[in-house]
Amino acid sequence: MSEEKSLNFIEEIIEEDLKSGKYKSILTRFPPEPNGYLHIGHSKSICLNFGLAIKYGGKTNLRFDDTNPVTEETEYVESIKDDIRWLGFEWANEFYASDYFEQLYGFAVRLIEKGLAYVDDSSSEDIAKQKGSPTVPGVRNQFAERSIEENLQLFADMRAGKYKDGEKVLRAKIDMSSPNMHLRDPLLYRIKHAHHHRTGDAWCIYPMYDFAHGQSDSIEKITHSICTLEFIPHRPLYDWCIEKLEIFPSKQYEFARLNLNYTVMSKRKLLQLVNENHVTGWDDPRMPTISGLRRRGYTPESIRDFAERVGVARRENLIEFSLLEFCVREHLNKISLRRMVVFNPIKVVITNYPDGQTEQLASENNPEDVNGGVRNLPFSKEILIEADDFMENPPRKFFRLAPGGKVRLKSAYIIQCDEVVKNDDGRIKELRCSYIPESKSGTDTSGLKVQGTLHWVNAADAVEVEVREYDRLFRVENPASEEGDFKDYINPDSLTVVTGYAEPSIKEAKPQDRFQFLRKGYYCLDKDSSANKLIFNRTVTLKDGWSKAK
RNA sequence: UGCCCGAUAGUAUAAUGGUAGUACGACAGAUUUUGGUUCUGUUUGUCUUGGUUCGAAUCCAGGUCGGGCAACCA
Repeated sequence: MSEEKSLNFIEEIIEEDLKSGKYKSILTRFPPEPNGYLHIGHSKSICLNFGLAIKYGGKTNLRFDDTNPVTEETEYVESIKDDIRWLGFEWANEFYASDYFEQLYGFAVRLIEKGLAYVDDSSSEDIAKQKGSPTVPGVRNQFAERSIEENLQLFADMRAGKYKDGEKVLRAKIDMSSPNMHLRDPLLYRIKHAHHHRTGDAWCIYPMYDFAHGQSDSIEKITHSICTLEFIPHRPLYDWCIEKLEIFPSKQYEFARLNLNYTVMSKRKLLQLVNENHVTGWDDPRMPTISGLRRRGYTPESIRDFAERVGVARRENLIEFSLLEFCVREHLNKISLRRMVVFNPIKVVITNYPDGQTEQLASENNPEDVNGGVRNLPFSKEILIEADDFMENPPRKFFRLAPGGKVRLKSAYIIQCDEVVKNDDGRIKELRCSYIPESKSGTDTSGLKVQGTLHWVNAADAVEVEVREYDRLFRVENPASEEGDFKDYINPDSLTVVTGYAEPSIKEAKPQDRFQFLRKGYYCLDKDSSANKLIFNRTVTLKDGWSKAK
C-alpha cells in the first residue's frame, strides 16, 4: 500500500491526459519494420507500449511499418509476431502501413492541392546539395514553382509507372532555410519498382517514413505515439503533416532506447553477424535477439522484469548485462529443476561401500518449491565428482575435499578422503574414500558437521551430454563506439562446448524444462538435441562467491 | 561552430522549491546438505560558475561535457 511507485515521464503525461479528459482511454502502437528480428532493445519498447495500455485500460496495435519493399520480408513479420506473443502480449489489431497506401496517396494529393507539395525531377545528389547543411541554408529549385495542376498530373504519372526509379520524387513545400534539416522540403514519396511483401506489384511509389508513420498513427487514432530519441527532430514534421491534413492529432513522445553493454543493438549489425557467420543465426543463444535469448533459456517474465527495472527516461544509457542476469537468475531460481551434472570428473571409490550394491536416494527437485517433489539418485561404490572439488594442498577456507578431509555428497553421505591414487604421469587417477553410513541425508545421526557439500553422479549411470557454455559476444563494453569495425571486438571465446556427466533423470528432459545444474548454473535443452544426444545451453552461471575470493 | 536533446553513487532510476531515496553491482557478516537462495550491514552521487529564494538536484543565465540532425532508410 505504502509503496507508491513513482511514474515515468510518459505515465505522467498519460495520467494528465486522462485526468483532464483529453482522452477517455489510450491507444498505443508497436511499429516494427519487418526487416530483421526483434532484440532486447525492442522488448523495452514492447513492454512500454503494451504495458502502458494494460496499466491504463487501453489497447495496443501492432503495426508493421512496411514502406520500404526492398528490405522487408514476410519471414520477419512472422518472427516478430512470435516474439511479441512469447513475451506475453496481445495486440488489439494487426495493421500494416501498407494497408494505408491508398489513403496516404490521397493525403499526398490533398497536400498538392493546397500548394504544399511538389514533384521534383532533381537527382538525389542535387537534392542533397540544395538542402545545404546545418549551418548553411538550403535553396529551392525551379521545380518548386510548378503549378498545382502540373504537380497533380506528374504525381499521377509517378503512380502510373511512367518514370524510372529515382527520376522524380514528391516533396513537401515547407522551409528550405529551416534550422531543422527535416523541414527543408522533405521527400514524401519515391519511385521504387519493387515487389512488396504484401501489396505485390500494385504500387511503384512508396511513402517515406515521415509521410507514413504519423498519418498511420492518426488513421488508427493512436493517442500516444512513443518512439526513440532520434525521432525528436522529426516531431515538427509529424505535427506539420497532421495539421495541414487536418486529421486526428496523434502525439509523439520520445524516450531513450535501451543499450546493453558487451553487445550491439542495431539490426544492421546483427544482420552482419548472421550473414557473415559469426553466429549460427538470428536465434543463436549469444545474440541479444528475443529469439536468441529465448533459445538461451531466458524467460519472458525475466525480460519483462528487466524492462521494468531499467526504467524509462530521456537520457542515453548503457545498461549493465549483470542486471539482465540478475533478473533471469531470480526467476529461474524459483522455477528450475535441480539436477547434478559433473563437467570435469574424477572417480571416487568408496572403499567401505558394499560391492555390487546400488541404493536410490531421494533429492528435492527444487528447494524453493515445497510442491516440487523429489527424484531418485542411484548411489553405489563408484561415483564421479568435479575435479575442481578436490585439492591435494588446499588453501585456507577451501570447503571441499582434501586428503584426510570430510565433505557431504548432496542428498547422500559424508565421505572422507583416505588416499589419492595417481597415474604414472602424476595425474590423479582416483580418490579412495570411506563413507559414514549413519550420515545419510535425512536420517543423519553421525553428529558430524562438514563445511562443504558437493554434487556428484553415480559412475555407472552417468549420462553423457553436450553442454554449450556461452560468454559475452564482445570483449568490450560498447563495441559500436570503438575505433574501426565493431566485429574486431568479437569475443573469440563466446562459445565453449564441453561434455557433462549427468544424473540419469536428465534423460527425461523436455524442451520446455529449465534446470539448475547444482553449483553450476541454469541450463535448458537446445533444439539441436536428439534422442541419443542431449544438448544443453547454459543460460547463466550461478553467482559464484568462491572463485571471486580466490 | 547552426539547431535540437540530455547531465543525480560504478550502472540505471526517483525526489515535481523543503531530510538526496531505490534497484543492480561491489564489499563485509549471519543462515544454509548448492561457496546458490534468504537475511543484515557498509561503501560511493546532484557536471561547473553565477543568480533568484528563508530554502535549489529542481527555477533563471553563462560555461563544460555527451548524444542527435544534412538516407529516394525506419
